Amino acid sequence: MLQLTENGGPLTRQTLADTVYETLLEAILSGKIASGAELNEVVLARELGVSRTPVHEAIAWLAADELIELSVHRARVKTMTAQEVTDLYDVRLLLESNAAERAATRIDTASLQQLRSDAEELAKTKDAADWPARAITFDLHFHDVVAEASGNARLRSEIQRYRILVRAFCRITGAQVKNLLHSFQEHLAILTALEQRDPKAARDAMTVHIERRVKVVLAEIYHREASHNSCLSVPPTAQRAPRLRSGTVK
Amino acid sequence: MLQLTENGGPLTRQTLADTVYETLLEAILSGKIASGAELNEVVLARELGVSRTPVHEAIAWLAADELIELSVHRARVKTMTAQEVTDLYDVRLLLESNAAERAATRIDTASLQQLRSDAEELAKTKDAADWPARAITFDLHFHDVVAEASGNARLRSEIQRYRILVRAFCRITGAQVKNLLHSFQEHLAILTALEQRDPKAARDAMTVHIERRVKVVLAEIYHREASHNSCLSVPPTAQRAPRLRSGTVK
DNA sequence: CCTTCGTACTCTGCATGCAGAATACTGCAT
DNA sequence: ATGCAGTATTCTGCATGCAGAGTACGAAGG
Repeated sequence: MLQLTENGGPLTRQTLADTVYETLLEAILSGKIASGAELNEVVLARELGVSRTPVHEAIAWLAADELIELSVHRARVKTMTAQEVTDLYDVRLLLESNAAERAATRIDTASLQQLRSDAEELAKTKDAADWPARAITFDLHFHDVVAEASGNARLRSEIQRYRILVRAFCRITGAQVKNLLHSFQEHLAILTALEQRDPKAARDAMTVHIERRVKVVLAEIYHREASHNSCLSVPPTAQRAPRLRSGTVK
Repeated sequence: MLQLTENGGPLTRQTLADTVYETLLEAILSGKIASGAELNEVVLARELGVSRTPVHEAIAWLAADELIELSVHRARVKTMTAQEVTDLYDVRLLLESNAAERAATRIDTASLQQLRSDAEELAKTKDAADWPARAITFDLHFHDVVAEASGNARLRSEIQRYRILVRAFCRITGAQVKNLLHSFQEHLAILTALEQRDPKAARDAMTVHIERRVKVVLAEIYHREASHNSCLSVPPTAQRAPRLRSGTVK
């Protein structure tokens, strides 16, 4: 039977609000919209060629992601301090290392074999021009497979959510082949642990992987801050309280 | 200096969309809106006395929480299977046990003393009529303090997010004084571990606590399903794919 | 010169209108 | 009776209008 989508479900709806969300997310994480910048629904709508409605929704979603802080008549891009980046990666570390641990006992051999052959293919062609692009694809796929193999759908979607949030930082450092190579080798270590069905080893390997990545990212951020060319900055004033949709629930 | 809000920030904005979100969340989790029910923006708007706009936003947020699945022209309350409840609590367990572990070394003595005196006060008045209500308040507060003391703002907000999602289940079983008593005793164990500044013990105590709670909840759910009076049910047909805002991001 | 009060403007939140897409129903043919 | 096709209906997504709240700026007084 033909299965068009990954999970056999219908295609993911793509509304204008979704597109705007992704566009703004991309712009914020990449630094095209600077930290602390104020977002104006009207000008964004004009800029993007849509009405205020989808922009409004997208901003609300970004606020739920805590990338934007909403005060009364203002939507500002939150200033991401090094501390917040660390916190972000700490939670990601928690989620992904747990997924790896769970996956070690649950992942099916077919997935393992697929990952292994993909990895070998990648290892054989390290000098190809398109290696970096394929290495990034493998990276994403690898984490997806592990998250899926955790057997916990919630955990999987949380991991995917967090990957979105750290995507920009991955790109900051991911462009360098040196980092991609290190990352690839760490993936191999995780894969080996999974093949040995060793939960503890898988967990440790994933922990090492993410800890090294965050170190690289933080170093890069520090470097950028030093050169005053950063999309990250220290908070100019006292932080406002994040708007939590659930904040007033008893 | 007078500090009106918990974190010194401005009051949390409460828009109509927020209110509708909370109302629908409450209705879904409590079972007033049954699993599998279809949500119609127009009738909900009429029901709540608002326009479609805030209802539309609230539904989008609930979909992001994966409590509602959005297909093309339909918004249905997701059917929560026992598996999904288990997954939910597994993630919560992961988050909260990590928070407890981190809190053990970071929580300040003032918070510890406050918790201890609150606990003693509660222990002394176990026969009071309002004890259950105050026990629930203490429960919420306790988890809040631990999450805050983790020192990771992200982790804290994720924990609060997940508490919202399991709130209904807490209420299912929380009304019974027996469970509240057990829960309270488990909190005491966590508190003791925190006082001893023992991360491992704090983590274990939190793990035990949440594992016992999920057991009670699952037993209750099973009981309700058996009596055909459940807000939970098995999926009537194949599950649709959840709409992920981030689903189409490369 | 600084502070304070008042006014005008800006921006968001909500309501509503409209169009397109998907579904459901009905009738017809097999 | 069942399957298919065409039509009508329903529902959502987006655009836009409007009103209220907050801010910013300016003027006047200390």
